[in-house]
Amino acid sequence: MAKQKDNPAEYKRGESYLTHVAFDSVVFGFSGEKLKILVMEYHNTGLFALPGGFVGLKENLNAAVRRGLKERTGLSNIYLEQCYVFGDVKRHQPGVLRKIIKANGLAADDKHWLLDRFISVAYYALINYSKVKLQPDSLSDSCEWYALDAVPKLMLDHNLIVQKALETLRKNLDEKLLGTNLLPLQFTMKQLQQVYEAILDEKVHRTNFQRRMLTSGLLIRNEKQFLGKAHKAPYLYQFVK
Amino acid sequence: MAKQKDNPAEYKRGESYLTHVAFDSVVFGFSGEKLKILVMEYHNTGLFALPGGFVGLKENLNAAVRRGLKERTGLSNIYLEQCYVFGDVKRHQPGVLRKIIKANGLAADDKHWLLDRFISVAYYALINYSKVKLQPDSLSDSCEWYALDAVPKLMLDHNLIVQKALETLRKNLDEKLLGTNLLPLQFTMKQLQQVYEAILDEKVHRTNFQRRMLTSGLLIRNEKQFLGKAHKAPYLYQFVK
DNA sequence: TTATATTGTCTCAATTTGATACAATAATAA
DNA sequence: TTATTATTGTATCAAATTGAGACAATATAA
Repeated sequence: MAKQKDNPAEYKRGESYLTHVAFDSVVFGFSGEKLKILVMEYHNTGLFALPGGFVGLKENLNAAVRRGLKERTGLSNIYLEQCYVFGDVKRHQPGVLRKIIKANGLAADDKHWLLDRFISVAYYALINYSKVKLQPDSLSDSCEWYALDAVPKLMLDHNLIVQKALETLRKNLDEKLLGTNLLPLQFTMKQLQQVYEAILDEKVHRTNFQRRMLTSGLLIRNEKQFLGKAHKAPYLYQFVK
Repeated sequence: MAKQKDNPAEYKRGESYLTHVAFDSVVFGFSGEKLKILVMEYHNTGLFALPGGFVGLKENLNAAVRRGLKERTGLSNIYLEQCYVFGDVKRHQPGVLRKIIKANGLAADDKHWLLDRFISVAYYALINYSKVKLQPDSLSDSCEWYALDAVPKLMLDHNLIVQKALETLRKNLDEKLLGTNLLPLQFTMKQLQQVYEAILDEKVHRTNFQRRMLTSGLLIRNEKQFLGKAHKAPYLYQFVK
C-alpha cells in the first residue's frame, strides 16, 4: 500500500484512484547467491513496506501494478502474477497511514482518503536483479533489496504478503520457467540450480537436476564460458523461444 | 456481481458496502454424473450471472463471500478458494447494471453506486449437491444448477470467470482432497473416480486410479455397500480425519 | 607435467506408472 | 442348485522416472 506518484500533492486528492482498492507487490530478484525482495522505507517514520499503489479510475488493475513497478525499477515487461487478495478488516489501521501522511507534511484530516479501509491485491514479480535502477518515490527514503532471511518488520500485514508470495512462487516453480526472469539471457547450469535452491530453500541433487533440465527440452546449450578458473568450463544455456 | 440483500431498498444506499469492490463465486456441485455450477437469472432482463455480492464496510472479504453463499445455498462451512481478481476497465458496463436496476423498479440515476466501476474477486466453492436448498435473492428469478457444458451466456466477464475457476480447480485437484466437498461422507471408489473425471473432463484408468487412491493414505475403507445389483458390492470409503 | 576443482555423462537400483490379466462376489436366470 | 453377468479389487509385468553415486573430461595453477 505504498504510493506511486512523484508529486506529494497527488495524495491530497483521492479523486484519481479507485477507493478501497490497493495493490502490493513482492518483487523477487536473484543476486547470484540469495533470493531478495524490494522493500521501501518511509521518510521519518521507521516504517518499512512493500512497493504498492492504487488503481487509476480508468486503469486496468494489472496495468496499475506494472506502472508501479516501472516507476520503482525502471523496467517494463516484468513477469507478474497475482497471488492473493488480502481483505480482512483488521488490516485497516489508519494510525499507521496517518503517521506516514504527517511525516510528509500533508494534512491528515480524518476524511483523508488514505485513511479509509483498503483491500489489497498482492502480486509477485520476478526481475533481472542486475538491470534494475531503484527509485524511491516521494514518500520514501529508499527502495532497497533485502535478502529473504533479512527482511525487516514491515507495516500492516506486509510480512504475511511476502510469505504468501513465496508460497505461490514455489508452487509455480516448475510450470512457469521462472528462471527466465531471474537470470540473464545466458547462464550456467550451476546458476540455474542456485535459483532453484534459493527459491525452495533446500539443496537439490546436482546431476539429477542437470538431467531433468536437459531432458525437459526447455534449454538450449550454447558455447562454453571460460572464466579463468582451474577447472572444466561450464556451458552456457538459455531458455528456448 | 449479483446482489446479496433480500430487501431491494438496500440497493438505493451504497453506504453499507465498500465501493468499487465486488466478488463473484463459481459454486461447483457434483450431481453424481456431471459437474455443475450455480447460475442466477435476473428478473425481466434475460441476464444470467454468477452469484456474487459486495463487502460490508466492517466485514472481512472472505466472510462476505461466505455470507453470500449461505444466503443462496443455506450452507455454512463451505470449501472456498480465491481464484483471481478481475480488474480490467472494460468490465465496467453501466448499461448492463442499469438494465437490472430498472427491471426491478429502482431509480437508476447516473450517480447510483451500482453503476460505478468494480473490480471483482473471483472465488470457487465446492458444495455437497444434495444438501443444498437454492434461494434466489430479491433481484433474481432463479438460482439454478447448470452443467458445465450447458452454462448459458453470462453477463459481463462471468463466463471467463467460470473458465478461470475451472482451471484453478484442476490445478488444485490432487493437493486439496477436493472430493471431500463434492461427495457425501461415504462414497464408493467409482464415485470418487467420477468426480475426478468430471473435473478433468477426461477418463482415468480405473485400476491405476484405485491404486493411487489406496496408497495415498487419504482414504479409510468401511463396510460394503449392497445395492441389490448382480455383481460384487463395492466398499464404501471416506477421507481420513 | 601434475594437481585441483568443477562439470558433464553414465550406471544401476529403487520407485512409480501404464496396461492388462485375473480372481472375487452379489444378484439373477436357468 | 448352478451357471451367468456385471462390476470390483488385487496381482503382475514391462516401461518410464527418480535417487544416489561413480567416473571421465577439462581449464587453469602450481
